[in-house]
Amino acid sequence: MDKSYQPKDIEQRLYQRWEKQGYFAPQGDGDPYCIVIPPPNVTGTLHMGHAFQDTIMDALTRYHRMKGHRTLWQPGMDHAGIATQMVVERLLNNEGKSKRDLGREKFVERVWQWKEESGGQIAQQTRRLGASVDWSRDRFTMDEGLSEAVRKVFVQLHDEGLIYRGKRLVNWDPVLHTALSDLEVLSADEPGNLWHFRYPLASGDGHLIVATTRPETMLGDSAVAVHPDDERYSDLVGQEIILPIVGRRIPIIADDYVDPEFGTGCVKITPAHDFNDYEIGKRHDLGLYNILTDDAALNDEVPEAYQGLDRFVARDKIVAEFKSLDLLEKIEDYTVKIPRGDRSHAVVEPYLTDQWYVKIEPLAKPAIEAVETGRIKFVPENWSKTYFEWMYNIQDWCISRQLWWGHRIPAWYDDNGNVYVGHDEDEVRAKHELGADTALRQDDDVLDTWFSSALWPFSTMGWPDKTRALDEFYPGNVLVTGFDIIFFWVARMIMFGIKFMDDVPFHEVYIHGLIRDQDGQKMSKSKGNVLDPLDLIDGIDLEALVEKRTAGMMQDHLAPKIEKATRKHFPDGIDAFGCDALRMTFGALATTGRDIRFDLGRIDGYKNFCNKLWNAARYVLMNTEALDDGDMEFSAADRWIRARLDATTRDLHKHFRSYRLDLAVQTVYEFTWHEFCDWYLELSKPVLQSDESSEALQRGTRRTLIDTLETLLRLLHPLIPFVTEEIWEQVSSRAGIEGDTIMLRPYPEASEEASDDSSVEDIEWVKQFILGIRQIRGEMDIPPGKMLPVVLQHASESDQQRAKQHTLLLQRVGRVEEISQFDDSSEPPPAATALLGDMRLLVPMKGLIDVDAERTRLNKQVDKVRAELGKANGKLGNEKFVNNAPPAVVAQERDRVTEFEKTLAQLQEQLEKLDALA
RNA sequence: GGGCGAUUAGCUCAGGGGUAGAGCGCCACGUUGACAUCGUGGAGGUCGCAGGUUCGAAACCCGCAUCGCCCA
Repeated sequence: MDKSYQPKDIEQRLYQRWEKQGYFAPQGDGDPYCIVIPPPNVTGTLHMGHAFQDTIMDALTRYHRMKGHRTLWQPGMDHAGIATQMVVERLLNNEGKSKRDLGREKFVERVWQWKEESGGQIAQQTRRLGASVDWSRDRFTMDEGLSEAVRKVFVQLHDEGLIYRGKRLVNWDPVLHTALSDLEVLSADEPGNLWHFRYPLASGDGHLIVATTRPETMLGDSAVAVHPDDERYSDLVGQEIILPIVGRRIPIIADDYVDPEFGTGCVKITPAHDFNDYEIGKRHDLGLYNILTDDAALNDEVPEAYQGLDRFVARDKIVAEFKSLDLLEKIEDYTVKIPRGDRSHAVVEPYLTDQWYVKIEPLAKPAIEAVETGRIKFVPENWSKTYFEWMYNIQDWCISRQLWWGHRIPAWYDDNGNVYVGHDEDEVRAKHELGADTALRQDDDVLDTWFSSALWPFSTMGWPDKTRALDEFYPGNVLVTGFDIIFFWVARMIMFGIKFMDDVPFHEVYIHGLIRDQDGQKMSKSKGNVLDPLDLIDGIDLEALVEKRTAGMMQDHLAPKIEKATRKHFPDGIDAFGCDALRMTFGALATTGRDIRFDLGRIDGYKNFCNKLWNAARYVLMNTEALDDGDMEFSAADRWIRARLDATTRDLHKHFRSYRLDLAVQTVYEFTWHEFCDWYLELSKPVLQSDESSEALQRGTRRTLIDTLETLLRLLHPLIPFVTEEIWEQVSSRAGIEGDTIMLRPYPEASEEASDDSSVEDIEWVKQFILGIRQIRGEMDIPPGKMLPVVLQHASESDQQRAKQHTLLLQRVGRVEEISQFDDSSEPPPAATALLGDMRLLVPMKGLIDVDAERTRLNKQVDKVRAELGKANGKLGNEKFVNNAPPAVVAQERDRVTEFEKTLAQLQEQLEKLDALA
């Protein structure tokens, strides 16, 4: 083995072998275990969130595969209707063409072509993470099979009356020319104004003042509303207004919706351009005046001077005209919630169009119950509240999109505007007895991408056919996802899963946090703070990183700022940490929190961990070359490390079961570094390097070294697959294990047997002994290499026995030259002291130790013990504590007091001796 | 306005009714036959504030402050 760990030499080679050998496919006849990947967007590239999520899923997948489950991690991508169409349109624009120049059919061909060439970059990147997905089952939401599932679902829901078509207000994106669902619209505060307009009463007796943030919509007003209890206006209800500029007479109505405190308490009502007004319009049977075009310019319904103007140009003109008519009361600054499309960032307009909707309530009900009854559990549990909150207030889902890329809606129209829904035109004709003389034309719209994603857990497995995959792998075990798509995706999968499979799509939903930058900021291209997981794996120099972060930006003016921040945060670029270090870091970050700050210090530490493991393996391999089948004897240290390994194994299972990868990482890190490397490897050296140890004992140690390492590698493999595989290939044969890969070996199980308490206690005693000596050495500034004599005072029978039995360990690991017993009857030499239970470890000073330094050191310990003793005595002096606390707690406190007192007495006695010396 | 979360060492975070934890960083010493990507020792915290429950609260409850997210 190389002297140090070099991830880049091993990772890609191993992954290629795994994939080629088909190790990722489900195998064996264990219980099925299945995770479907949340399909990334076909236009996407791998970002930190994917890498984090994939690490979690891969760790779970590898863990269960090793446990012998028939394990499937189902991969794939979604077609990302809007995003993909935008990408391809941009390419066309660069060629000086528009999608209309091509026409629908050619355009869609072009998208497919793009998808074959550039889509799916993310799949290659996913491989770099070591993701053990079954690539042979890779799926795409636009595949024929998945499209068939979409059509079937649409037709069935329509036949059951759960999909309907209606002319309603939708969120209209005037740049992309499509409807959006509520979830695709992001509202944020932006500075704006509140304009106060005077609306003259038709009676000629003055006017009302209405306040609005959107003056241009007044052209579509059909009423002015006041609150029914608002006495200021009760006389006016039922009268009419003459709408300025337009000249339309519109009624003054009373409605509870109006907030009398807001503005003047009079609200203009524009049913065709505001969601609330729309509802009021329905209640009062008001006219709907649509004043916009698809581009959000004003249409022919408005006075000629305004026709064709963009809405914001019209706004200024309206305000100017009100002013010139002396109808402008005032203008206030006002913060307005502006809705924008999540893709185009254009201001979205409520707009009256024909769209398809899913009637959601009947589907939501069983989906709510599934979580209420525990058939689906959220982890952490608290997220179920977010789920319920949304599900109780859920609105019908607008599923039609005015795009060309996506699943075209299986609905056909005849010349009379009748609509027929069916799988295809032939079926529609047959079903409705439409002859060839009836012209039919298919709906131009496509379905929301999430409509097909909602079917993912079963459409990927061949539904609507009855397949073996469905039998085995539906429902899946767990869905791993971020909280940001609970609504988008999780809820919809649950609804459709229950509806079409008659069962939930998964039993647990593990919600992880979102990866943020070192300052807790969300990572985004425009902030220039994104990290590419592959750059963490392979490394990148500063100039390349700056170039990467500032290239191809929408807003060029941000580039200098981004460059500066990048140079500050990464003055030396980014080191190559390797995939395993990255994965270990993600594991450690997978806590129950919702925000996860990624900072480079962490990953560096885990790279060191991989190196530590690597070098521990080197040591083990160097020392197990001569393994033979002779008699074996296991030392206390051997039995101790086996007991510790067992406990670690038990903890790991617990942490995997509860999705606490952070605790799993912590547990296995602690064992590897601080028990196996720090102690066991060190304790093994005296045995292997001394002529005094028997052959049998040496064999026992070699066997324990190799067994423990081999088991440890398996424990670690789900988290850090590459380095464990690489090491295992050398370790396994020496451990006498057959098998081509660690990934198909069983995950270690904790033993049923009780642990070997006496050897554990022995080794704990040895550790305390050595730690005591080291403390003296460290605090007295004695060089680590200097051998020290140790005298034992007040050694009990068992102390003496242990000291004798483990002399070799104490001497070699503790760097102690001679251990002698001290006869209590005579005076001990001047010495520095460490305590081990009732026994004192004395390191004679003889020019080594400074009396003052030792006094300072002991006094420090005295202070600590006194403080603890004071606290403990305080408790015991409290009658209420003694009477009310559980007896065990009281007894424990008494024991502590005894211990502290003894320790204190010993320390003080030692101090007195030092005083006598001075 | 409604809902959810966070506040613990310099930094990033675990923990959880009875002894305050880790990694990184910091200080000191060190070329130990796996590892300087390392070893050894050390310093560092009245667990956001104020009440309550309790024999006992950093933890449970109520309120407040600050920060953040989601929904309207």
